[in-house]
Amino acid sequence: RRFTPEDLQVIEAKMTELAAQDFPVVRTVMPRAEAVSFFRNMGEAYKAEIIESIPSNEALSLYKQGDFIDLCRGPHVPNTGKLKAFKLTKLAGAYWRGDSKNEMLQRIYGTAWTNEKALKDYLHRLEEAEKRDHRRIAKQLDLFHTQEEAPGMVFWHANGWLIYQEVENYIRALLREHGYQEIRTPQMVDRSLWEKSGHWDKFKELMFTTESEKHDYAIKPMNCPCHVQIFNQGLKSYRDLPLRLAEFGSCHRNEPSGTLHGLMRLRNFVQDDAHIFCTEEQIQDEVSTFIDLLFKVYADFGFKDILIKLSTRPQNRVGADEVWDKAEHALELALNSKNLPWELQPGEGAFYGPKIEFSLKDCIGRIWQCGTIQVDFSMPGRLGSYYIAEDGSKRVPVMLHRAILGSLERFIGILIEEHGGAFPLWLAPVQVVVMNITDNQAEYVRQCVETLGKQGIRVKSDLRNEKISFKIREHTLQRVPYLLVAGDREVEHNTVAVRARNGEDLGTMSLQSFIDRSQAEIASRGCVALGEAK
RNA sequence: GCCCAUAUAGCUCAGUCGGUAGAGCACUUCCUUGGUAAGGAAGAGGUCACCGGUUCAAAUCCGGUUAUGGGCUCCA
Repeated sequence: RRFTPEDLQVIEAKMTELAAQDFPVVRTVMPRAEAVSFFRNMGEAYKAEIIESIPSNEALSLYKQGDFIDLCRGPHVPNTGKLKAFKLTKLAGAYWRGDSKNEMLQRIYGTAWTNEKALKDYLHRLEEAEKRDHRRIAKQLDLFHTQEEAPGMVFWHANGWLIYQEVENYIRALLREHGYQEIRTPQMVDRSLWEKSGHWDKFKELMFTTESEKHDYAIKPMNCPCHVQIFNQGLKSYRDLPLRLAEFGSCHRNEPSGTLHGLMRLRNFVQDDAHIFCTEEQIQDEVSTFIDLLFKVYADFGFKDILIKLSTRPQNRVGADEVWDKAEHALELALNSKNLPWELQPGEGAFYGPKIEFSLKDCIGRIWQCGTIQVDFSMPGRLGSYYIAEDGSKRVPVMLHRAILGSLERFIGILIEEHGGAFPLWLAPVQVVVMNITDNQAEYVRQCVETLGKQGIRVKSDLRNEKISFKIREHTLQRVPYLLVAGDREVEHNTVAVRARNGEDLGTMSLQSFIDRSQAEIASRGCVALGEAK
């Protein structure tokens, strides 16, 4: 049957009643055949199906409470009275046995704690965590919006775009330092290229297409085939390898409507994508260097909790097994040599090769894949890439697909939640607001703003005829890292009074001292603004 | 795409039994020039997501669409 939210309340009331009665829950064992017919007679076809799928050497365990009997592996609370503090939280659909081809059942989610206070604390923590939701903060801080006319695509506002550009420029500079060449490729290419790469066959349903003068085009869902085209221009030598081509590549994927999720899952997103063309011998080094680079970046953004997963060959794949063996081994070796903890995901690799995924958590603990490095022994061959080896023979290069942030949008979404909108100084859209106490200091404030702006600091003035406490409240709520106040005293001594975002009074100082310490903080990419260190 | 829910002012939300729309904040104007998280007054602001149906009458009831939220599946 279908449950409604009203049913949840009824169920919860019944559970509360049972909990109060301290009803015993008893484990019983039943022979398989008997259990199957028992559940079938109850009309519980799914339960019967589960029993039939349990290996026959396993004991079949049931739990009984009054005249209610159910299949349960256990262990189980000995009596209903143990459930002192619980709450049913939500109702959601779930496919039978996790397969979308099957019927959808309803799943009731709940949470149980040892006492009321623990439950209340948990719900409170959840509420607090939800205040960090990037969609909520985006509204408060005027970062971006989405609207019905462009589902899964982002309208970046000035504040949000400043953060975006800081992130992009940071990565751009870093890649340059690490031997990458930045390139730019078309937004759409002829369908035939996607057919050659194998993507059309596997993903045509999820690609946006268009047509012009008898040509079918697909808007690029990824950058790799385009990068291969650049590699293919001109004859390459083994001396050119490893060749690292990077692009902030805007991709469109027609994701199913139900999968869209704020900045985390979009139809249009930008990857900090790069492809490394190299020899088999160079894989190990490249993967190893990449992992180091990724950890540096994540640390600079303030992330410590990074989940690593190694995904190996899926059922549907291209390439010989020996090649997969080699690639999987290379990735595993790179991780183990750094003593990083990782989890194996058998069968979860891409169709062209195994991969390592680096994931981060959002404000309520949901896990999102961000960085990745994938070995590809297939695409360069399919798209006709080769280089001249030392012995003069033609060889097909290995291609490594890699992204540090993954999608810039997703990464920024998690960044917003990680910092709760209180960005470190180098990322804050507005870094400093200078404000006057009375009209007397307006000109002085203008001069300060001009000086700060010339030093490359993102600064605004607040000359409104409002009380200083009102202005401070507003800009604090906007998470501006530093507020500078100028009253008659400051004008007289040619100083500013500096207040940090957390309310700490950093005292009065000359504007130049403030500029010096701010620039030092920006350069260090400190993740905790001055005055916020515990 | 599938399941459940939601959609009212720029934002956060009320809106009873179906009888033509309400608050706080923000905004505009005026007063206030006040030293570190909300000074006061007035004003303006809505095709109640969209399309259709029932009804004398729909924000409200019914159907559909779209988007969003929470899950499931998917994720090159």
